[in-house]
Amino acid sequence: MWADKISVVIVDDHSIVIEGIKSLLLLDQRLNITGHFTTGKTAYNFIERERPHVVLLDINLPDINGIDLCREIKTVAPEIKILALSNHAERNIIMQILQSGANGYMLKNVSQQELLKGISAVVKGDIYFSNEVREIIAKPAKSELKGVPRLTKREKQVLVLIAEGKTTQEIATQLNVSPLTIETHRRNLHFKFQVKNVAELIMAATRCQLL
Amino acid sequence: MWADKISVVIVDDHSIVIEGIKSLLLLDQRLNITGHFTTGKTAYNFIERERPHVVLLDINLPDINGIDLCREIKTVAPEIKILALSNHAERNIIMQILQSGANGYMLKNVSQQELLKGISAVVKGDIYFSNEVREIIAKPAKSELKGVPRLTKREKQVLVLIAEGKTTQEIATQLNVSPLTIETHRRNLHFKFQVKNVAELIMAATRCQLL
DNA sequence: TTAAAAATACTGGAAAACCAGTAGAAAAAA
DNA sequence: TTTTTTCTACTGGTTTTCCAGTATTTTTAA
Repeated sequence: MWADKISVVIVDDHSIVIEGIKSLLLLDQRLNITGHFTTGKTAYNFIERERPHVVLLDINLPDINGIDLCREIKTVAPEIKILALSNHAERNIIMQILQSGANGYMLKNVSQQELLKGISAVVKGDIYFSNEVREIIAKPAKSELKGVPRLTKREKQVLVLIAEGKTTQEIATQLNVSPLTIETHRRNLHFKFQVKNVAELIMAATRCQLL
Repeated sequence: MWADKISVVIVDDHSIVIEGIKSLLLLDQRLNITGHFTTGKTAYNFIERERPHVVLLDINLPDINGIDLCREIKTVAPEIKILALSNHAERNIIMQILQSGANGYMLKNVSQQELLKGISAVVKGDIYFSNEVREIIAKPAKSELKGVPRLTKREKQVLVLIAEGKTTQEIATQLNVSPLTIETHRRNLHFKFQVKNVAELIMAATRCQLL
């Protein structure tokens, strides 16, 4: 009788949310909540050992990033279904966690029906999105269409130093390289973001949440 | 026996959160949850009629702003204790809702103990903050200390054009003034934001939500 | 190990931003 | 209406960024 129940683990840094999900899921006899955690590390240890069917995973965790945790779980146990449950309504966040192997995404304002529907769906092997999320995925914003350029480690460093108001000279000194090198990085940043000066660069980088 | 129970109303747009709070509060026999709502309007109608002792109020509501709802409740029934329960960890939001008459503020990651402690405190007439909130209030961020500079209409115009990547020349043309005038505006913007180049300017203006 | 990507550095020149101080005209507030 | 603020504009510089192209070394991935 217990054997065919769906085991569910809840990971969320808010105990209120954990309690809420628990009480919503308790009403479905087929589900069995085998654990709940407020930190990524404790959750990972448990999940790796116990291999639940489904993990309800929040993206904001105090210790590690939910997106990274998702990837790590999928690496050791790809059969575990991960249903991301988050407040983030931004397209790129949704895409990121799907890229990391999540089987579904819902915002925290889901109804009980939708939550249960989502769990059933991912258990069956489907990818599930709540209605709101479906809309977000459907209509990509102008700014997001451009895509986020892939920056190298060095370029990211230079970018944040530029954003801090440092001059090419200062950045060069701080990173122990020639100012000419920093100029090259600057030019590459401008090229990658398709902008023509610092103002636009900072705006573009902010839009892409790189700052 | 029922008469001396503390009546509590929960207002939050996430049913998960409502369930979570409910299950946490159920454990305290002195509390009686008389209603829970996901919209400001329905909550207000009920609260005005039923006059609960305590309202647990979220700031993000679909229809009206939690801060405004707080003020409205306090206008018709100042004796009702309002405990704000929110995800916002920004100092100015906390201050705003306190200004609107709230009796306490806690982040949604509170523990059960703290939640109950908060309710008891506001019922007794105290103002209550969860630990994290106390810290936020205690140490105002650098950026907030500086405050948002008061910009003139023209300066705001110039600022957004700078952010769009326009050069001094282009801005001058667009606004039909001399480039020298725009330079002056630029200098004044730098002075008002206490920055020394465009990168910092855009960052500062973004922080102040002027862009 | 080999190919590709990234980080490094250079020349030389043009454009734009930044600094400091002044000051008249227009608009808004007292 | 008078005062204050804002917008305008100038002189004469200095610093910094921006552009275009090339090239070696180091690191990373196939």
